[in-house]
Amino acid sequence: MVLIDVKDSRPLYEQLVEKFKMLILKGVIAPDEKIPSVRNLAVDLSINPNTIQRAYAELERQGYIYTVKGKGNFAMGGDKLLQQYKEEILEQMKEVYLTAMSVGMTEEEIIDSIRRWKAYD
Amino acid sequence: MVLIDVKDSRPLYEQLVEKFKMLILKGVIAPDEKIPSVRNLAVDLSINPNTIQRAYAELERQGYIYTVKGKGNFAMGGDKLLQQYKEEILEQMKEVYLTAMSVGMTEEEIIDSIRRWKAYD
Amino acid sequence: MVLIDVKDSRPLYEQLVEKFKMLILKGVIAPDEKIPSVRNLAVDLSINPNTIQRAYAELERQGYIYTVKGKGNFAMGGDKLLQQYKEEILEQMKEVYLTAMSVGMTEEEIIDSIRRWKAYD
Amino acid sequence: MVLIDVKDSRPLYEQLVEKFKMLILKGVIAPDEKIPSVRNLAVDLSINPNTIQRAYAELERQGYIYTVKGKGNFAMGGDKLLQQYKEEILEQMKEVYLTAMSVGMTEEEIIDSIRRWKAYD
DNA sequence: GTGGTCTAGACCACA
DNA sequence: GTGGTCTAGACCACA
Repeated sequence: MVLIDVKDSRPLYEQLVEKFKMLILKGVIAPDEKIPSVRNLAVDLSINPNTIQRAYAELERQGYIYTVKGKGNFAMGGDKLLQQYKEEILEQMKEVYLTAMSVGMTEEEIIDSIRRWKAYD
Repeated sequence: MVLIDVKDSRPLYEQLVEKFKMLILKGVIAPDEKIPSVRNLAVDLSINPNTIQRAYAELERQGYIYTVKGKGNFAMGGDKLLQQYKEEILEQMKEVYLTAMSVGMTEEEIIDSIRRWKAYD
Repeated sequence: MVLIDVKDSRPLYEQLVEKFKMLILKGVIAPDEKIPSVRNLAVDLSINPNTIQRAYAELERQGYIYTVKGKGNFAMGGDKLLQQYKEEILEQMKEVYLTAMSVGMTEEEIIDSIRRWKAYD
Repeated sequence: MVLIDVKDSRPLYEQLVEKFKMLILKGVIAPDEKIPSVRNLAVDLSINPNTIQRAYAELERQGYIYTVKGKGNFAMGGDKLLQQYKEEILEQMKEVYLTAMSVGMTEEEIIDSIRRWKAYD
């Protein structure tokens, strides 16, 4: 379910956070569904349990999972989470947009590019 | 001319690279204009010369400045540099865009946001 | 595995880059094999860790190794790397060739020399 | 007659040496022809006289010019000089060739490339 | 004066 | 333990 790319330059725990965020936002992991235990995932991915632990702590901090003592970790869900993420994304996009403006790109130049990317490439 | 933000979590040398790229792209530093010497800037910013050196080496690698041995560093210029940067920016934007798509945002939703940012910032 | 030549006038870090490139291209260091840690190699070669670090950073930039944070550096591999290097070599050769042409040497003169070098070295 | 490229990363004196070598080898400067005085060339190129002096000293050391006290500097000439240079070139080519061999390129692969470069591109 | 390389050593994030 | 960043300071080539 979760694959780690060792050649990715980002730290392992960060990749894990990213992966789980996506799985939860896309509904692959349903609200209140249990996610793998720290120990299990550590074995599965041949990764140090501390790294998993750190990723889960970060996911909890960002509101993507919650912990039930003695039971495990569970996915949050709902529109609020998705809405919050969309705002994050737009914030990121705005930052890039403002940089683009500052070096003289026009709004249309940017929108044209977006139109050209269309669905997926 | 160049200020360093201690609150910025990015490495000092990276901030320097970014700052100089912008100054050159916006024409604040004209083509073939000399940029501060490694030592001078180090004193001005109270930063170690090695850190400045690293930033300048990166700027040279990326084609923003050129070094004349024994004389100093000078800004590159021209449309090619700006064009190259615009492509970088669009690449960054595309990445955010694809993430946005993957969580179910629509093209129009994004374009509408962009239109709303307009000149306000 | 890696030896430094004090008589070589090129910077230490450059020699290191060259040595590792060769070891990786020839397969002496296998794909995904760990290369010595910055600190270890520094001690082994009696060279400052910063110098090793610089060489490794350059090797990563050129695509010869990848870094796993907290784990170490590992060799890349594959035909693409070799192909890229062959193009580099041919580019170098072309430069010498063009100089040769410009002083009046003929293509055949050069090819004859190459034929004569054959396997003898 | 001699143009300096400030964006060339090589030291100025080295570029000067290279330029004069070529002019002499190609016969643009005839044997025993006087080359510009240190002072004149320094003014013409807006370069420090010390830099010119250093280039001329190197040219003399390599046998490309000779100095007559009180008269100036004069070009050497003759086939011996050209022959010596061709050997230098072949030596350079051999070095690249051996590197190519060591990473598994074949003689034919290299000769094919050379054939393809033909005259000039 | 100007950049380039290198040593010595510290401190931090990550695993 | 492993890499990444940074300071302090030396020495060299080049102009």
